[in-house]
Amino acid sequence: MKTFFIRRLRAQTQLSEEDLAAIEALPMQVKDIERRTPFVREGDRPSQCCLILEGFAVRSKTTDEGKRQILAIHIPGEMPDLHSLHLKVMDHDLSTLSKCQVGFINHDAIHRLTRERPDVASALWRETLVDAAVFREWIVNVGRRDATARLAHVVAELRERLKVIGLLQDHHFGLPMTQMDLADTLGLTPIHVNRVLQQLRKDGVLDIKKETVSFASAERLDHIADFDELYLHQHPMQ
Amino acid sequence: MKTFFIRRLRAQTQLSEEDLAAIEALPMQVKDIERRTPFVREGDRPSQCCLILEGFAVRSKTTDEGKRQILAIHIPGEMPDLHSLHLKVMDHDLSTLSKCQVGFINHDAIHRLTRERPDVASALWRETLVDAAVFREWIVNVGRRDATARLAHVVAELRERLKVIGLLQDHHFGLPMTQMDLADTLGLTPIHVNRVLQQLRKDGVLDIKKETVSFASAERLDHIADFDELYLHQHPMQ
DNA sequence: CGGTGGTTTGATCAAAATCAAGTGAGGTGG
DNA sequence: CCACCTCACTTGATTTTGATCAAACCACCG
Repeated sequence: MKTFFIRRLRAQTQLSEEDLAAIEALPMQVKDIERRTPFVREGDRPSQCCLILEGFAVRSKTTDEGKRQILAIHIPGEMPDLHSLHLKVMDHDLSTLSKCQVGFINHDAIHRLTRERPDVASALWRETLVDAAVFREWIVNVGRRDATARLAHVVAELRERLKVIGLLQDHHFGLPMTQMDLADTLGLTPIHVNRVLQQLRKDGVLDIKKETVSFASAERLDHIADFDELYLHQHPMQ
Repeated sequence: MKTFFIRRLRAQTQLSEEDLAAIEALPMQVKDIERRTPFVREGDRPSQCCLILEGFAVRSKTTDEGKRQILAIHIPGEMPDLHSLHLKVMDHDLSTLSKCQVGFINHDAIHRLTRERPDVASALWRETLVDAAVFREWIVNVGRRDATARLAHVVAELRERLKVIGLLQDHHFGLPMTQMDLADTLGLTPIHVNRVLQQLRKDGVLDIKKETVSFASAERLDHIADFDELYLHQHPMQ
């Protein structure tokens, strides 16, 4: 059930088998959620955290003028609102991209577990810190990179993150985002995303069609993107 | 010594007096650092966390092409690299804006304290989560707001954060940033910041000169900035 | 077969970047 | 005490990137 999550924890922490078992044992309520459905909203005060078991989700905010900004793209095995454990009010929305299977775990249960098992507490804390590291990189992305690099950068990031959970095929991966969604994550208009995408396609760098992203060379992509995976903190043992 | 930090914790958590005392008792090495001096760098593996006792600091990243992006502005009472407790390698730089007094606390000491006092652990975890919430808002800021709103937004944010630690005068506060620094936090060029600033000045919204920011009306500022303090999570009891 | 959601194209416009050159205040040294 | 240096800010002219507006196009689906 929590396979992807455990897979990520195994790769990125040194949790003992007992700790992992205790996490496995956390009571969880599983729900299927339709594609493109908001399921936690700004202003909410959740009493549970969710774990994405299957599918993709995004966190987003919308400005006064109705402009949406996607803040994070979440893949299976991630807990997009883990922060709600300690921040009572949601300051943004959480919605599915594709049809998702989502597990809900009560705050109480997690709090109990973290009090009993400090290593689990550290591992979860760490999860939220990696989240923050990704936010930081995204600030750089929208603040200081041009449209082409921006697009290449999110693709490179997703590639590395999907690799850890085994959802990366050789030179492509599935991504249920429209050009409109991409625009909202990159701080661009969909029209411009379309044009940049065409250029990247023409240059043989990357292609996005039918919800799959493919790229010829990871190195080439990284170079265009100014991508350095350090900020993902996926290889903590080094 | 840790006055500002304790002041923020008192305002934002329900830590017991013993917990607060235990934090006060943490051994800390105090250093004075000159203005505009980097003191933690990308790639470093810190063995201590720092606490800003006096002065202002920023976190930043620099792209391949040498463009700098400021990720956060830190004020007295904040711990800019608290995340290094669980993320071993720094993924960005930390440097002073003004002359600073900085306290350094060993990771070991903090780890010991958090194991003994789960409420302290939660409070520190929470600190890093608020940090992340600010990053999220900054993504929106650079991604979806025009130059004027962007500038107004950071000013509004700093106003609210400085209020908590008592460094906000009625309608102005000190901020040791140049227009170049502002440009690097807003994802703009200094020239453009200058022009936007002139307009805001002319409109009587806000003025920045000689390292002090003044504004006529907080409401007016917030409106221009599309600012809603919710994301700062400064009033957790509501 | 028409509707719908997503993508593409073209034309025009605006925001912000770039290039280049001042100004002006504060600090230093002759 | 004044010349000069430096750093920050300012101004103007021009260009670029990406936004906006408007209209096809296209594939999938009921």
